[in-house]
Amino acid sequence: MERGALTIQEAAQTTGWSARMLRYIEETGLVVPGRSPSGYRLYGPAELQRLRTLRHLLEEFDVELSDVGFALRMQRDQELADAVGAWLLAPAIRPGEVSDSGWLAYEQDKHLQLLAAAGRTRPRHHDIEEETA
Amino acid sequence: MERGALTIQEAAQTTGWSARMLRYIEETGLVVPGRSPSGYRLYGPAELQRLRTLRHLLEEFDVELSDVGFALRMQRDQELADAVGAWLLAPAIRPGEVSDSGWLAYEQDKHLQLLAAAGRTRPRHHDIEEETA
DNA sequence: AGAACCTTCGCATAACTATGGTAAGGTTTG
DNA sequence: CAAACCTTACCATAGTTATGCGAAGGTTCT
Repeated sequence: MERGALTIQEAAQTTGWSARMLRYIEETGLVVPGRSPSGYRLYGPAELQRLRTLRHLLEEFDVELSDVGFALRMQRDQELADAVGAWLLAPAIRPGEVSDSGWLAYEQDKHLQLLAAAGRTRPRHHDIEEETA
Repeated sequence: MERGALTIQEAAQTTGWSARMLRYIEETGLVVPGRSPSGYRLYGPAELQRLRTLRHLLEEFDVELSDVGFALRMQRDQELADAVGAWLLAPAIRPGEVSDSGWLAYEQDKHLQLLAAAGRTRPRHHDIEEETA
């Protein structure tokens, strides 16, 4: 079998996920490895790095796979991203209105940057790490 | 009690949500109404509109409250947004895999603002309509 | 005062998420 | 060939999400 890519168990070891989870993660569409002609999943350097980063992401910011899955959906569905973005945008802009009981003062997040629709964000040439590859 | 803002039950009726859900939605931080001096929740035009839009959003794109909640988190936590954005960015590219400094690389993608706000439709003066207010 | 609201707290639950197993059956390779 | 992998499929479960309902106790309005 091709050397340069790890099988699921090997990948599991070096990434810290269980083989079971790697299959689950594939199901969610977050990291889909290639397959050998006989159907074995083959994790290359890119996938491995991605899996580690994913792990890091979930741990560092108490985020869940489903959350990242949603972000992925937004990245792929511009319309969805627009809709969500618009919804999020609204609250900030709300001049004088009701509820002025003082206390409910919104923190002025003047910096509601938005995140990402990297979809076509063309020019980012960002390389990946390698593995026992 | 102040007129111009609806109490939870009235708000529930005009938005289609149940009072229970309005409390839940408040818990998630998605729509937090003001309060009367005695503690009653007061939903103003903005909140009402927001609740309807939210409903529309969930229905139109099979999205869940927790998903929007996550988007909200990203909007408020730039660091989180950057991390997720960076992670999402990686997969698309397939240069030729050079490799080196690995993960510290994307750290530079600090400028990947993104996610679609309904942005460009600039003057999308989305006015809020009135209620029995 | 009393009806009709509102509040928080807690119980209950169906559906889903995140994981772990196990079984039946191919694939690789020593 | 047989051990050691891999695959899909299905069972199981702790935890979370999304909802509803009811209790105990303030608030409003008529």
